[in-house]
Amino acid sequence: MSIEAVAHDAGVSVATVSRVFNAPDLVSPATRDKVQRVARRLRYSANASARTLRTQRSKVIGVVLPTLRNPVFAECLEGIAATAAELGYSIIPATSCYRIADEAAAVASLVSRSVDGVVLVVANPADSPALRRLRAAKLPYVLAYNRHPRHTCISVDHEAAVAEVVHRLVERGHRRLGMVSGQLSASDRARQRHDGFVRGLAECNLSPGPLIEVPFMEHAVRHLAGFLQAPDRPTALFCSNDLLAIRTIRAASQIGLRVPRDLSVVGFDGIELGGDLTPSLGTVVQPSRAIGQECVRLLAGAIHAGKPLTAAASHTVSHTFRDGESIAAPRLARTAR
Amino acid sequence: MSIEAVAHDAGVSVATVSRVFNAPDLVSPATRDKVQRVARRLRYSANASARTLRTQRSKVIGVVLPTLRNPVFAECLEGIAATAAELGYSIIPATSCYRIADEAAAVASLVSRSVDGVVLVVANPADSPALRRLRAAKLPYVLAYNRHPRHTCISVDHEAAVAEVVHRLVERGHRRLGMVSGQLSASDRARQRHDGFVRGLAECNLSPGPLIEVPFMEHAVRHLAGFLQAPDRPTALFCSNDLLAIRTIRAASQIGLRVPRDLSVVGFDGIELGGDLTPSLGTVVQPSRAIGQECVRLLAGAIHAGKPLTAAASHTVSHTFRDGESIAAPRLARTAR
DNA sequence: CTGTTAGCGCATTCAC
DNA sequence: GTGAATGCGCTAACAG
Repeated sequence: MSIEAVAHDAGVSVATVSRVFNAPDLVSPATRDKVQRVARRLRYSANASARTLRTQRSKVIGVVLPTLRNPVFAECLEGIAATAAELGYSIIPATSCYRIADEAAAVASLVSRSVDGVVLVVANPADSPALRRLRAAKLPYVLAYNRHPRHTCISVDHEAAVAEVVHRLVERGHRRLGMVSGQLSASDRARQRHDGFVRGLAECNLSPGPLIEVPFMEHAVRHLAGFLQAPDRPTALFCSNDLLAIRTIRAASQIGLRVPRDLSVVGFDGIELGGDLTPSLGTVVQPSRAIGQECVRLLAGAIHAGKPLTAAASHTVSHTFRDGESIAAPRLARTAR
Repeated sequence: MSIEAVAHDAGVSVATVSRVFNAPDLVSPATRDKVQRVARRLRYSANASARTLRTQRSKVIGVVLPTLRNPVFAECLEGIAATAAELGYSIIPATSCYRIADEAAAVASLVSRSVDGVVLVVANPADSPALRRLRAAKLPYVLAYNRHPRHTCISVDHEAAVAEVVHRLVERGHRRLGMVSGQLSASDRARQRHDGFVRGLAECNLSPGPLIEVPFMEHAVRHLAGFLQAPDRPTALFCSNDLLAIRTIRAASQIGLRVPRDLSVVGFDGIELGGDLTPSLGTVVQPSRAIGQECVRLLAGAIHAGKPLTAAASHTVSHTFRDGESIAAPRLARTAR
């Protein structure tokens, strides 16, 4: 159903019909009513492609995420989708599986779809083909979770958050802490969180705890089990994300360690599910939906203003700590003061 | 970068450039090469809106899901996205939060975006404004998870799957089973699963077990706790989905019941996380990614053929049962044979 | 306040 | 094998 059919039936020109939808004030109430009535009767709905072609604005926001299997990104996408819808935008998401090449391919596809802007999570903002393409296409974009001085980023302060967690654990009496992470090299977030871990321990005058890198999430349980058998194993583990924490709890349980009695486990992300688990998962909560929301708001603002987004627009959103039953004081306080 | 710039630089007409990308065989190898070279140099990428407007084909598939907070839908969306990408389609997802009106609104937005087809999950396929709009727009669509004789649906046989679960539990020695569900009225799936529960019990010559409806997932724990205090409480609970099962385990634990020692819990969906929990979650696995994949394949076929999709294209995909540590034999077999 | 018209970028028909 | 011309549906000048 095109604008022309409506114009014909309403006995007006196409321009008038267009105005009724884009600048109703410029049309007399009488004609406006008439056109609206006809439009409704004909079930007219504007053709977005034609509008996009004409205005060079698609009202679509592209989204590039590593995966939806990690609920933290699903939650973020929900925030993005909801806010976008509120502001009259549709979204086109694509997943990269943490692969640089896929990030770039996704951006290319989005550019050709004339998206007005992009929200993305990249593996490495410092050197990203995806971001270069975006720059080349002069498209505004906002990074979620990533942090980098030369790009517009919305994220928590990963390092500070983890350092804080370390302090909490130490206050609870823990002296031997370990960290579980995916490959550090795979993500700037992982590195920043590890930095926080190291810093936190240093601030507490504790020697640097071991880092257990689990490159393939699927084998996390096996990897960890070996590590946790050691006689001087940590009494608490900080895990770089909640999914890893959940697998860590399982690994511990499989070798007979009970959480939190024998081992405390803390995650990072604050996925909703964490609070429903038994034991509930202690974790650093990133406000994922709010992050998604803020990314879209920022982007929509830039699109509206027609101005490029700079790194100055970046900001840190505050994390919170959600205590959980997976955290307790160590049973044998051999290092008691 | 438009086709015209490429044509100019390559010293050919726009028609030739267009052919190079859409019907390369019609162009001589020499010109084809030349055009491709120029196009690459200029970083030309076709304007999807213009193409859509001209061809009346967008190569976009719309997706309407209740929510992404439930990992089952996130997994399905991953399957949809991956398969769509493989076949050269982008997707535009929208969430309905189980609200009929939002389903319809989402469809309207998708229609105006000229999607070529839609994959959706609706609350009630028997009477759905969203589906009516799709029909009116003559757009092919496929329902995921839903089952209805008059629509194209890809799903497991919910009823049979649950009946099967009941048999398994009974074989393990359980005699008092209960079912936990969201509002039955809110979803055809919930009803079909309940039907399976009732049928399974009947087939085992057991009296119908109680149905615990938990209208608001957030209050599941509180609701359930009360119920589980009863002296003749069930020894096993079938939960209509995995999220509910996880909350049920928590509720049980909060009133001192241990799973599976004091209570067995079974879920439905087979979300990936279930296998990582402690205890791991016994559940009926729906192949969510495959469901998404199949929906897209079917849709792409219909789009390509230009033929509408009929209910005859529906099919049942097979579920599997994933045993888990949340299931055990009842401790006190008071109803032993 | 309303109508006429050009053109967004592309695919496609019809000439050549 | 290639080019010129048309129109997909819409918005934005511009004219009235």
